[in-house]
Amino acid sequence: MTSTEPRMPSGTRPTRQRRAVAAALQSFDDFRSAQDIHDLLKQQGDNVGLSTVYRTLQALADGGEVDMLRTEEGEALYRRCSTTHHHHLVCRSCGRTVEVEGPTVERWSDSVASRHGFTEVSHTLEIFGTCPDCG
Amino acid sequence: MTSTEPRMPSGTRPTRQRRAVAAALQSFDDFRSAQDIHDLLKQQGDNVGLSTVYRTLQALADGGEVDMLRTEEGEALYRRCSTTHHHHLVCRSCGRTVEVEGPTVERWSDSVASRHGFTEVSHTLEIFGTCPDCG
DNA sequence: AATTCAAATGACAATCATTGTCAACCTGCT
DNA sequence: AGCAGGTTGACAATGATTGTCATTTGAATT
Repeated sequence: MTSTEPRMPSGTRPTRQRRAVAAALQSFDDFRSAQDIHDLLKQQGDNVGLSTVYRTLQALADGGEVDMLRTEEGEALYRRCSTTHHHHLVCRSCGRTVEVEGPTVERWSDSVASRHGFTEVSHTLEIFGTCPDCG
Repeated sequence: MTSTEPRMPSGTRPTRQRRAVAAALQSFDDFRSAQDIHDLLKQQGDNVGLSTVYRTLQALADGGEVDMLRTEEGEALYRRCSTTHHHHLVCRSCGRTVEVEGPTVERWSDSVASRHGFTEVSHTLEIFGTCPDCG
């Protein structure tokens, strides 16, 4: 299995650091902050500068290779993702995440936007709650 | 017409500063940051400490008296709101905002959450785009 | 293998929104 | 007027994120 790794946007160089970040993203299922990932790498002996971690995560997120969401406090969290558009049900307490799809929501959002003449539409939708284990 | 002003949570004191913030919120229709509102007050000669503006806005938001949303960059924006639960269609360029309701989305979100055993469910949903005037 | 050069890195400084601190200050009540 | 506790604001502190820039590295080319 070698095909599930996030790919960098074309035109970028595959460096040790980017490989490390990409690999780290494969090692957990919940959403983590850039700093969490930086710490994780350090523990493994993969020293990567914090700036580089931020840059790499942003590049991956921009390229749609990883999911990025913001907590209710505004902090950015990252997680590997499937390629289809989807949203998340996130446990406020332990970070456990369930990917959910909502075709209805997508359609609704697009129609609302176009009804008001808005273009280049994007939306954010995250559901927060307490998961069964933390309840 | 004097009944549309945001009210403070019960048990708080109506001070000059809180009145000023509440009044400022009535003077615009789009979403503004705490600092924007602080500047606005200063221009009017209503000097209110920045900390107080932050505290007041948070109190109002916690009490459901004003809407708070986060930009894609994670910054908190505030705006007076109607009392019913709703979401926003926000212009990325000028901040113009349209309140939209999505009963379907609410139901969908709740059902998805409970299907996975999550409790104390909340959700964030904002639609960003370019409005007709800015397009 | 050596050369070259732009992309990439990282240690560190700088931003910037937001929160904490705490003495001085009001508000409501007696 | 006087007391008690909520409230304020100037300022420091935090914490995530971004900028800087000299140094390093990748990969194409001699």
